[in-house]
Order: sequence, then C-alpha cells, then structure tokens
Amino acid sequence: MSVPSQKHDVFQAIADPTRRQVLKLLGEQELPVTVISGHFPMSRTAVSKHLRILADAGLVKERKVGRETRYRLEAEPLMELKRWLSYYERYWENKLNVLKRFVESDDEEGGNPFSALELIDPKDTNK
Amino acid sequence: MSVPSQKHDVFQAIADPTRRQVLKLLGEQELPVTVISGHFPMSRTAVSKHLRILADAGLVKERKVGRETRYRLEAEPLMELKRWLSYYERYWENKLNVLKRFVESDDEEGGNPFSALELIDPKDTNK
DNA sequence: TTGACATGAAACCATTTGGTTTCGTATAAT
DNA sequence: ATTATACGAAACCAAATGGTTTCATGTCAA
Repeated sequence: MSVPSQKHDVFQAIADPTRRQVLKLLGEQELPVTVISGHFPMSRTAVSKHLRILADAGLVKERKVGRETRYRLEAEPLMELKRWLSYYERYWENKLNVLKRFVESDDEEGGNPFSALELIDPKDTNK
Repeated sequence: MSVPSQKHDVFQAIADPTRRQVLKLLGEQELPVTVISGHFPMSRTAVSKHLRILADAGLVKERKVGRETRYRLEAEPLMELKRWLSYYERYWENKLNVLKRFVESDDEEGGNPFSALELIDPKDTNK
C-alpha cells in the first residue's frame, strides 16, 4: 500500500509539546538521538520513544550512520493537518471581514463589532 | 480576565477524532448536547466531557436556552495551529528543497540524493 | 582485544484519558 | 402538582501515555 498503516496519526503526534519541540529542532538539521535528548530535561530513552511516535506518524525519518541513528524532519504528513485546518479558515476569515467592514465604514449605527464577533458574552447583555 | 486560562490547549483538544467530528458538526450549526451525542456511539455524558475539553481550549462556546445548553464552534483558537503549521510549509511547498538540502550538506558518509528523492512519490502529483 | 559510546527493547510505574453508571437539579410539559 | 427532559457532577474503571531504570547489541577507538 502507498499508505502506511500508521499506529499514530499526525494529530496525536503533535499533541505533545515535547514532540513539537523535537520537530522544530529537526527542522534545523538532521540529528542523532543523544544530541536531541540533550535539549530536554528527560532521559534519552524517553526522547527515543517520542521519536518512535513521530516516526509512526511519518513526521520523521531515520538514517543509520555508523553507530548512531540520525533523525530528520519529514513535513509532508502535516499536509493532512493543513487540509483539515483549511475547512475552518472561513470561520475566522468571516470574523476578520466583519471587523474589516466595520473599520472601513463610517456608519457608527451598524452595531458594535465586538458583539458581532462574539467577543462579548451574550448572557452579559441579556440577563 | 480577557485571556481565559486554558486547561487544555488546542493541539491536545483536536488530537481526539471524536472531538474533531464534534467540531465539524458544530461548524454546520449551533447544537444542544443531546443532539450532538446522537451522532456518536457513546453516552451523552461522554460527549459532554469532550465538549468541556473543547470549551477549555476555547474551540466551542456555550449558550443556555431554556433547559438546554447549545454549543457552537469558535474557530479563532485554530489560528494558533495555523501559525504553527506555517513554519513547516516551506518544507513541502518547494519539493526541490529535498535536493537543495542534499546539495548544501557536507555529508561524507552516504545518503545519496536518489534515496532522498524517493520521498517524492510520482503518484502524488495529482493530490 | 578491550573498553567506551549510541541506541532500542523491556519491564515497570504514576498519571491522564476516555469511557461508564448513578444521581441531583433546573426547566418544560401535562 | 406531577412527570418528563436536558444536563453536569461524581465516582469509578480500563487502557493509553509519558516517564523511569536496566539490559543487550552493534559500532568505534585505543
């Protein structure tokens, strides 16, 4: 199959802050486990497990070089996230448009943009 | 406080598939808990807990209407995700980066460019 | 050859997570 | 006034998660 059966998906993989930091580190350059774990207040083994989860999600690739295993970022699976996100973009673009129209308009009687943006809890004004 | 102290962050909130489905449902329209839970093979209480987590992350807002609590999508916190993602976009936006990184590397120990280029699946060109 | 280094696997542990059932309370309907 | 509906809180539970320490193996260096 072209689609590897992933034990961990991208959403779950990036849920952990440590793993997001690891990805960022690997964005700079390919690195072996020991160097990576040097950046974290936990054991090398713990970092190694995070790397396994990232690898399961396809977000890092390993390469053996002598006695070390170097990991590098593989950003492609993040496209799934991007696609997912794009569905919701209209929701906040909508809100930005509301604000934009207010700012560009001279009409002060068209209502308060903040209530339109739902930044004000309706319950505050109703009860 | 204008900034809600979030017990759950966005990354963790969207890690669960059920919660992502809930968000999608609420994208259509504001809905009460019972209706939402009707779409899932679990108890209303379980869904209610998912809604609490989404609310903690700021992704849904509640509104009391009579004896029901209606939930609606609040997409704005997803902007944090978008910002995070944007950092990684350069990695897939230009597929030549793969080759570029090889050319710029001083790696003496192997890692030929062809194996690196296998990362690009020819069948992916339609995606 | 011997010793040091790099790493993953395994066993273990505490906490978190995702679910359940039960119960109390507020609101709506008869 | 009584009953039914909508909901969250609480107590509970199994499994997953994120960490640890220990051990075995492969590789490099002296």
